[in-house]
Amino acid sequence: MAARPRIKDVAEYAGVSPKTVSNVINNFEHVSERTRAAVQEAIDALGYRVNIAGRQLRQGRTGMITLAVPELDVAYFAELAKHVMAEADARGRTVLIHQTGAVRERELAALHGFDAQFSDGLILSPLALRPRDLATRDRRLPVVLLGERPAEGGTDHVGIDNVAAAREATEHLLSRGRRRIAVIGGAVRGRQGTDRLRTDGYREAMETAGLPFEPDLVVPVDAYHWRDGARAAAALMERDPRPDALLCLNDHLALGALRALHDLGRSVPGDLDVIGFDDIEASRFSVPSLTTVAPDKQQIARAAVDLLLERIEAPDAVELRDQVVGHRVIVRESTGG
Amino acid sequence: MAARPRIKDVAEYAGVSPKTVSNVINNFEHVSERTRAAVQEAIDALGYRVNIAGRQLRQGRTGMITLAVPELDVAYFAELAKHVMAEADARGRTVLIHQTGAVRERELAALHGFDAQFSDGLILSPLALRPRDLATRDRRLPVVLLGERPAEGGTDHVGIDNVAAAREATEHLLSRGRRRIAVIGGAVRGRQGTDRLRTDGYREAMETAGLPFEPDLVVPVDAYHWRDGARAAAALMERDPRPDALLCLNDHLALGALRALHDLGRSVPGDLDVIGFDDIEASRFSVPSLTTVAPDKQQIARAAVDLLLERIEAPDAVELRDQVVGHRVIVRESTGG
DNA sequence: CATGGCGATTACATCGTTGTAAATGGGTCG
DNA sequence: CGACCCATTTACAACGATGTAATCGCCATG
Repeated sequence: MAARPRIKDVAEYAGVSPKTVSNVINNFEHVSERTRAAVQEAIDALGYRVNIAGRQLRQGRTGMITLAVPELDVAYFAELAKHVMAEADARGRTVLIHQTGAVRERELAALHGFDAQFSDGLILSPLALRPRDLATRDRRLPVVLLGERPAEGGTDHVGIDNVAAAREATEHLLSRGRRRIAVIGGAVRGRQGTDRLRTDGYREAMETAGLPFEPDLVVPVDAYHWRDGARAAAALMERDPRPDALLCLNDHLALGALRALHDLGRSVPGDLDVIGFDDIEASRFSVPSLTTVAPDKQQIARAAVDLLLERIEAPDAVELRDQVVGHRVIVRESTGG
Repeated sequence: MAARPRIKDVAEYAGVSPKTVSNVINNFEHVSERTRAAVQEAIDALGYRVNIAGRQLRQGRTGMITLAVPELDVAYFAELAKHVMAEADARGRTVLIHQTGAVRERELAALHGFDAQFSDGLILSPLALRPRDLATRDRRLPVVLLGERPAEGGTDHVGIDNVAAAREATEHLLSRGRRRIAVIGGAVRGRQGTDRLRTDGYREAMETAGLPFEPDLVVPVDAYHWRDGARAAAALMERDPRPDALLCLNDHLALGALRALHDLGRSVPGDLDVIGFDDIEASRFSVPSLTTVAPDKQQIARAAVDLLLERIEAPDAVELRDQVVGHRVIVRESTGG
């Protein structure tokens, strides 16, 4: 089995110097047509591909970017990953996907470039990072944060307006006459994570409507999976009086809740409304289909890739950006749609 | 911001040669305790991390492996990815995930190491590869195939017994008195892909039961998503006589079918049974919950990682392995469970 | 015909790491 | 006391690519 050809082999085959081959590969302008053709022919004949390790060693670039998400089996992240790959692809970059498991150490590892050494930059969707972690991050790795807004500035960010999104979702429930609205996956206090921001938006809507904000109706969860939603919904149905609507902070929680309500003989949207966040594909096909707050995933992906590539091109551009992407409430059967 | 420290900086700080630092990093045995401690201290003080590009250039290894799957938003692959990461992690390897989009060119690119240059090996779940593609693959990249069994040998493989799995699923439906069983996502002819093998298993079960194999009941789909299942199920309900069971070749198809049947006012399992493949988390929470053939994902992941690492250690071990992993039918509400 | 200019090409060094082979130095044994 | 052994450490080169700066060769100009 022949060894993988090197640039030197191509050079010998084409009768030029290695550097000339490099010039052809990198589209250097001062290369004669004849030479370019000869080198290209050699490349094709030998099946040459650049060795990215060698290139990175020399010029520090790989053309790859890393996307680090908490869990791929949360459909939102899987769908987002697909969009990010598409956008990156359109710009000639390759995406490596990494899972942090929502573990702070692993998010840190990504941030410090340990898991992203081959990457020119990182798109990170953090869940467990602390504000200080960001302040001490290694500035040499261009980073764009998704979702969770960084408490400390210093890092580009892309996300939806979580407060407004939750407010609108709550207003939708209120407009349907719901009054006792529980929040599954919410957080009343603590750092300004997604859960806290969405709970704040819910609270705003409630208070604007002249309704009391009852912290008891905000139920935290361990994780954002079906089972957690099912468990929380079942527990809420034990309450007296019972909630007449569930604002679930992602679709998995909402879908789990739907199942639990079905088991308890509660009709959705007859007895109560359920609404989720993310608009994953499953939500269009559940019974009942799920009303949800849909972030514009494609725009998130595009903005993230764009910001990152710009940051890679000009790492020292001081101007920091916080790009707010659109969202909308998609009304389906679970709220009578 | 100081530049990233190199091995040379650590060496100077510790007062030893670069090679000694390398020896410490790589746990070379003939290093005195004193020296080791001094070097370790320097590493900690400077925050040194090895540069993988440099290492790969020199020794050709990175400690990373690539997992390439068709689509991450197919939950089975997302769940599998999670298991593979866990197994690799336990063995001190890092996993890079890659999406091929089920496009042959991209599966080929992975196979030829273009997308996996930084990896010591590749776990590939192919969908679109042709037999010949495997025969001509670059032997220098260790590869383990998942799912689709390679028609041409020459590549290690891990998967379930698809024929047996489909047979058992069909037998389960037959045992419940179902007779007109349709296959959504199946293939009557063509290469021995997963769809074809499962259809063969279905056929075996039907014929063993003395029932006719009707090719018309095998419905191909464009992709294995909810919408395709919904569309196929709706079309099948137009048939006369109507099928009394749907064998869907993955859970997404089955869940989409459930929704379509609900829309048509058909009761599952009252009017007909539905069964899927993969046992994704959604299937435990759908209404009705979904009977499904559950492959042992963890064992698949473990076997794949083990085989790959062995192949990386000893690329020339001739013995090829085809590891068959267990599966079982999990009976839930959609077949009366 | 000498000179200058410029496009095309090349020699060389270097990115960070580690394999090879050689050097160092302390201790043992005859 | 000298020779040798072996654990430890080191010098050097090389992995593959490309930036820098120098060189080459051709043509226009005076």
